[in-house]
Amino acid sequence: MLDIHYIRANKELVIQGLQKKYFNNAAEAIEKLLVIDQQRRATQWSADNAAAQLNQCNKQIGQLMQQGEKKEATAAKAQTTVLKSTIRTLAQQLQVHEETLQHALYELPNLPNAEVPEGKSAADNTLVYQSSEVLVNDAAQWPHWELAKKYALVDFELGNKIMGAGFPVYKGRGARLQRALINFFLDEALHAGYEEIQPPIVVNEVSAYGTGQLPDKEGQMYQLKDTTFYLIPTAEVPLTNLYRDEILPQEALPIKNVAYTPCFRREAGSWGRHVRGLNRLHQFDKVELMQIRLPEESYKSLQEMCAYVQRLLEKLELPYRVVKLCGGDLGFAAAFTYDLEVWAAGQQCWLEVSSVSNFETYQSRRMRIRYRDEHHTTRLLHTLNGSAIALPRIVAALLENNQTASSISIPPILQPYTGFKAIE
RNA sequence: AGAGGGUUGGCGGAGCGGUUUAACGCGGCGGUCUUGAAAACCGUUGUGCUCGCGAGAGUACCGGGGGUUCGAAUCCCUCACCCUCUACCA
Repeated sequence: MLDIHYIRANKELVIQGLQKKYFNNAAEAIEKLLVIDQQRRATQWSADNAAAQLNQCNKQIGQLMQQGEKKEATAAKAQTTVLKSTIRTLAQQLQVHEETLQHALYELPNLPNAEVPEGKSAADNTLVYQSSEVLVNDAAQWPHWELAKKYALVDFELGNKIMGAGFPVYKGRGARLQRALINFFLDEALHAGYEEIQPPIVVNEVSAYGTGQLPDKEGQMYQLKDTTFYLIPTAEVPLTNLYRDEILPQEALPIKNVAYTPCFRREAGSWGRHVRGLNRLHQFDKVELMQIRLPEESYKSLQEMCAYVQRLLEKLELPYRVVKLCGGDLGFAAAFTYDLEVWAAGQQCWLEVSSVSNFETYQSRRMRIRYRDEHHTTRLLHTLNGSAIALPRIVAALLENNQTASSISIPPILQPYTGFKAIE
């Protein structure tokens, strides 16, 4: 959420930022917001004044009662009737204005950081790094869904039977490969200083608002019937909300948490070419990193997290590239994002396997995640997160890149985790 | 799931209709004393919003929401959560 005080003082900058993100009718939205804000403040001023008068009256009545001046007290009571009804009316108006303003603010995305490149879509993202040798593997002729079938690693039909499309069943060595990756990613994160967390994978509405999934992504989460609870689309939601309404001691910073969770996404309306096999699922596993850090240091964390995910991909010997998202491709709540993509030789395409973002104060303002500075003033912290890493596409890339005519080799670093060196 | 008891500031813990301007203690910060420190003593100490250049002023907040009352931390209703006992379960 953006700061209304900031918007008031930096109207043009805010509009420019929103336009960089290709937010529709930015200028109009901000003008409207400022009108609501003006109304809200005027109403609050009136309401506060009326309340101050009433408080004075009540104090007098109290004194009169104690002095036994019942007649005067009764007379004074009459005065309060008008004030009370005025206050009631104003308070109702104020509440409406506050809610309107709040909703308007919820609809505004975060502003992009100054370093974010201009651009409208993924095509305009900036390439930051690309592995030197993108595999030219003549044997890599099959996409992973064919390989998964051939070696009986993933059964998509069984998933259809018990749930529906997008809920694959991993079997045998496929299941073990998945579990191996989870353990590998968690162990690596532990060594990098992250605390392991097992959060709930269902969250309440407040939590979904906190990280920005609501109201923006309403309809993309699975909601439990007759409740306002949601299956998490990412561990980011419970992890970051662990610190909601906390004033964190500076010694505790930076907070570094890691969690493995299943993730659920309805992905409504996304049909077609790129959704085959493991490319896009309704349920998938992910290991997620989350950091909370001082504002002036948060971009160090972003670099650190991005470099960390790069090391993981290198350890898995996967060819990858890093792109800096342009304004138009940035997520709703993000101020800056690096995407990491691995090369899938069987499909001859790049698959996004990680997204590392700095939300600056966008989430922490919604959640009131703060610290005390040297002057004992409470200030908002910055929140960040990054996938490390989303499992299915890593599995896809491993299968496709490491295939031979008769087997799939497992990268050496994973072998202690899988217990087998190849799938034959 | 049933019965009962709870939820107060950074923490502990009073308050049960009107100097609550939330006692008291601990912790934190500042100061006095001291070569320095400790102890002691003195002062200070929450969050949001509004107004103000500022000093500051106003207002709201005692788990959430609603009600009674001139006035609610205090009384009533309701929801959430916690604890104890009983039942059940992995």
